[in-house]
Amino acid sequence: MVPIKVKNAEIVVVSKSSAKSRPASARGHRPKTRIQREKQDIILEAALDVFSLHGFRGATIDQIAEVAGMSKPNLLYYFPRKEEIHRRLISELLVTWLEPLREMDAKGDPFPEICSYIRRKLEMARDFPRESRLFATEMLQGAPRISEMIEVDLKNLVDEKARVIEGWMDDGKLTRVDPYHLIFSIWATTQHYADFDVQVRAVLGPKRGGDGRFEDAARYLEQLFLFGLMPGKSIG
Amino acid sequence: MVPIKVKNAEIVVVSKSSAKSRPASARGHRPKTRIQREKQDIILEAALDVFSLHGFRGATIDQIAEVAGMSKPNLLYYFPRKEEIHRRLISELLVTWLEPLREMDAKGDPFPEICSYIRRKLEMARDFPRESRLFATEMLQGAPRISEMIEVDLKNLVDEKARVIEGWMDDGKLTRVDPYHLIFSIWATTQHYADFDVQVRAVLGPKRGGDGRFEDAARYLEQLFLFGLMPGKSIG
DNA sequence: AAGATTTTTGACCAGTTGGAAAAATGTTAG
DNA sequence: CTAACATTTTTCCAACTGGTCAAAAATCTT
Repeated sequence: MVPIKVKNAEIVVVSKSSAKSRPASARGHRPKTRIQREKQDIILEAALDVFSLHGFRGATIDQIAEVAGMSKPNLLYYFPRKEEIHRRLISELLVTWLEPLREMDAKGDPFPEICSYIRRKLEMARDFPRESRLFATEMLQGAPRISEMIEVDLKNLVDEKARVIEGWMDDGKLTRVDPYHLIFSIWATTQHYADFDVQVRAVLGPKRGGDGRFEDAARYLEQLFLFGLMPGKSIG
Repeated sequence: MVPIKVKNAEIVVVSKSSAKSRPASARGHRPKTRIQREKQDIILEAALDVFSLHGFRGATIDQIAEVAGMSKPNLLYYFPRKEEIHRRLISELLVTWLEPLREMDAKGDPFPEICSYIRRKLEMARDFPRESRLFATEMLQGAPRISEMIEVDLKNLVDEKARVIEGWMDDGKLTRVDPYHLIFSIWATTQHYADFDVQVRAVLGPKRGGDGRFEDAARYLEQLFLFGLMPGKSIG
């Protein structure tokens, strides 16, 4: 334990080593090694569990670390701060979450396109409920961490697809309705089965609340939107 | 500081005074005086702000107290614990929240009944968005504090109204669809405008995202459900 | 095997959290 | 006025929070 020299040496070493030893992600780059990517995936998985259940504020690093099976400092070695984990989760989510809408094709016919959009969204609600809930909690809290993304990326995509829908209506293939609210209603009805899952299961009861509920929902929603949007109806 | 006797005396006094000085609500009864009811209402108002924004875990007593304009211990004088505030909010909420559904009348015709149900739900989404979000956060978190209520009260009400809807369908007044999923879709589409308000406004943009969005939504939803559920259609 | 690097851990910290105790301050009935 | 009660504030605490740090352990390189 030499007095000054050691101190200086330590400081130099520390600053050097801490900059080098922290994984690339912590410095804003993509992870390089296989193990780093694996660990980060484990953390993101655990974080998805916790964030989707408690929201950003209600989730704690300790909880995430426990679910991920590692110590808190170890977790913080891969993600320097809580917000970083959340940001990664959200931004990756938005891409895949909007994929079904992105696939809606102007060249197709409206009803097959809309029906398969509904189906895909319902499948996502069934297979990735945590992602849906994460998105929902973020929205409920006013989307403070993704306001830019929804005001730009999301809006542009919806604007584009609204024009596609309007094109179908111009061709007389679809009842003329507000395309934005049409998209909203598809989002709402499909995501409902992920976000309000507890309620849905409780109301349907043990017999009907099983795995079949998604098929029932798909049948109902397709019928609703099919009849509801079919052109050339008059109120009888 | 007498050893044992004082201890006993203290315990007696404490238990007596704390039981008497704490307002009735804290002991599970209704508040008696006007001032108590007023203060509790102020607290509940503030708590609604905070809980609906951050969920149960993310909300802090300090925040609620600050919004309510009083000190934390003072707040805790009226509600002995955080959970108590939340419980009160939720249970009061559920009653008013289900009122529109309760009003759906078997003796009426289906389309006026369903349309006015949609309108009422939309009005609630517009006028009481915090309540809607509080309900949503609770659901998203698995409804741990109201599981009993939704499994009994809510389920019974929905079962009853599902039978009403089935009655309409038996009379040929309504396309035959799953009544439960019909109710879900009305819940989802209407509450969407409260819970995902940020998203809705961002996507609609400044021009269309103003106050008119609820009227647009009402028009669209009425049309969707009207055409979607009108009997005697065939796929053309 | 030695050295360099990456990963993991335990101790720690300052600020926040839900909540308890008690003292101080009203308020009101006799 | 004053005793009994209702309300509010001050003080305090133990547990938890996000996050740091140095050292230990594991891994990789040569």
